[in-house]
Amino acid sequence: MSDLKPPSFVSAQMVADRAGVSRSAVSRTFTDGASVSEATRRKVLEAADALGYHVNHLARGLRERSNIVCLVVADMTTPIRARMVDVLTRKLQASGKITMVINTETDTESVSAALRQTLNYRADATVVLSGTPPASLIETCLANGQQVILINRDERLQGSSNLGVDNAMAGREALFLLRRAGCERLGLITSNAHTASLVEREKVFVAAAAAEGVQVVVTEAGPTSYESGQEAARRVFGRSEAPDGVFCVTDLLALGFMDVARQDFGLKIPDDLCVVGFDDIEQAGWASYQLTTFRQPLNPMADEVVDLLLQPQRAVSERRMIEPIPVWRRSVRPGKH
Amino acid sequence: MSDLKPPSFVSAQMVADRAGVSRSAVSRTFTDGASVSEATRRKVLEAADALGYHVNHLARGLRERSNIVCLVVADMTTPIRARMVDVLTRKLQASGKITMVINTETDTESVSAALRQTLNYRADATVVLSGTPPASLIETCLANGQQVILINRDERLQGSSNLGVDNAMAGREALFLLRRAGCERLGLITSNAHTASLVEREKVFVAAAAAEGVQVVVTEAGPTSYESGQEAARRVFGRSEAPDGVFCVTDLLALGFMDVARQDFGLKIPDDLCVVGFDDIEQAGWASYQLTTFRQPLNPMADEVVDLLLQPQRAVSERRMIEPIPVWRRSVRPGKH
DNA sequence: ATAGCGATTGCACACAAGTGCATTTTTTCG
DNA sequence: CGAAAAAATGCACTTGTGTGCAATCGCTAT
Repeated sequence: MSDLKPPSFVSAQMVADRAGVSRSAVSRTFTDGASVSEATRRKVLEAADALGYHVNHLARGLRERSNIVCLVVADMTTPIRARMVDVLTRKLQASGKITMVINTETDTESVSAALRQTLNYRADATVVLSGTPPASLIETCLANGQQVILINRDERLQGSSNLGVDNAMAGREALFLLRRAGCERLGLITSNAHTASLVEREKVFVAAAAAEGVQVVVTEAGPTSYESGQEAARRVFGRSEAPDGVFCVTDLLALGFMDVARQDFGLKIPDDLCVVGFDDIEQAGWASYQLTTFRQPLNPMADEVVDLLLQPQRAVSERRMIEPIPVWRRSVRPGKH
Repeated sequence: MSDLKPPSFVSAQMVADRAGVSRSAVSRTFTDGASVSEATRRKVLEAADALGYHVNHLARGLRERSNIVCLVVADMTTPIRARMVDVLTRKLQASGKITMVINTETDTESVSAALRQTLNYRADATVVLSGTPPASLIETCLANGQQVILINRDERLQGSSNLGVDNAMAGREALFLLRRAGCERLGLITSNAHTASLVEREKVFVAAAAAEGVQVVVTEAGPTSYESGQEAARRVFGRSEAPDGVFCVTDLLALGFMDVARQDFGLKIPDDLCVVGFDDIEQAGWASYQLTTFRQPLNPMADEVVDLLLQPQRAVSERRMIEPIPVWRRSVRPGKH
């Protein structure tokens, strides 16, 4: 009773001993397509079950691929990021991968550290959702046979697989929707994050407006969040000439903007003010908001990621672009026909 | 130029060869407190840098602890879960652990599969946020030296460390708030998930009301979500005797409930109807809702988890209870003094 | 100069798996 | 029944680490 050895994982050797076979037999039992007789197989499985044996995937990963995929992500509480992580972990799991999440800041140093962790754990691939890693580190990953997949990141990094939504299309379409609704004084709300995606949406929107001879008042608030949207609205409607149509580069910004516009400035949406967002987070569809926005097609994006993982040779660096899906709700007046 | 060998990870041996030292020297260079002269150390670091060497944590995990912690979670898109995952990954990382996320359904079979994966990857510990694993499997984990930490789960499982918020307190306090606001006809909205936490909040609320001689109409909607809250509101206000004070066992339910109550039934909150939620998700604080609710103290909970990991002997099964923090907002009338 | 001593270093093993190859065992077929 | 083919098995090596142990190196003190 007194010999309490510290509990530890049971190895294939122990199973072999108990079943009265060689360790190879145990290994073969748990390897698809290996040659084991039904008799020994049964003995092994029985012993394994009795001892609570589980194949050590770390040891397996020593020889071949580890089946580990790292997800580098910041701002995980953001609804859109949470959904991305959810969808990706789901799909990766379904294709036999396991996900390691590295929760990082967006600054380069944090992302670099994250990427190095990724190498430490011999991940088959790293999927970067936030921040932009330095090119040299990406090269190191590639040199080590690790795939790097960047989602909605700056596309100038060579060697990595790039994947993102068509921000330009959203910018153009946002303008079209607001103009069709009869908006004359346009505004654009963005954050101080200056992500490539955000910047592109902004640029294209402003350019498209300029092409129609319409000016856009650009307001830059704090980080990408509900509160920043509120702050932006207070600034925008505190000025003399208030807009009657606004494109917020993110749903979260849009929702904060809407709340302040309605509650603090008494505006009716869409009668006095039309709002367009981007992402189609769950809350955009809530009854209080009914925000017209662009859905990031997360499932197709995740499918694409899995596809890239399974066929690494496809990963030759040109950027795969996915069309966002316009979602018409009530925050924009319908066009008159 | 033509010998393009497939890229693969660089090992300590390669570094040793390049630096002209033994592999042990390389290993010691990257091990704290090991004995290496400054000269070889420099040579090794230089070679490692040139080759892009990174210690293989999987191989390291073969001998000692893996530093891997598995997070078993369902419904990751739910704001409260997203925050939990965020906080946990952050804190675990800060204490030198890496997080594997297993995204599962809540049914026992899925959770079991997840737990087995956990064993396959030799995780030091498994943290279960959703679903309830069978006791036998928990025993297997423990027998293999793996800690099991259940958060907000049913507390009857022995051997595991249990950790959760004080649901009873929330139930009592919710009743107190609604009664103080002068509510006479009480309602409780719950989902069909029947989690131990949800059930306890419900039971205590109903019991506390009974103790005051007040009846509670309990409405059970679909899964725990905004839509279920909407559905519940339609049912509740379609009936003859509508409540003037409602406790929703979850913020998401509460927000859906509020939207329908206001927009479809023209009720004013808190004048015609008081609402109390639970979780304090970000949206509960948004201007459109201003929901009075109970905050789950996620940071202290995560600290507790990390604490349990670092001092495994403390993990002796009694349930650690954390007080939720009441957050007073405008969805409940203040009491009259 | 040489013994003594502490700091380095390398060998060899352990960790837990998968697998090529040679060796048995079983099955099949003449 | 016996030979050939097929299937099953075990040995030994591989993967990349960390580390105990013994050997070596460099330095100091006698």
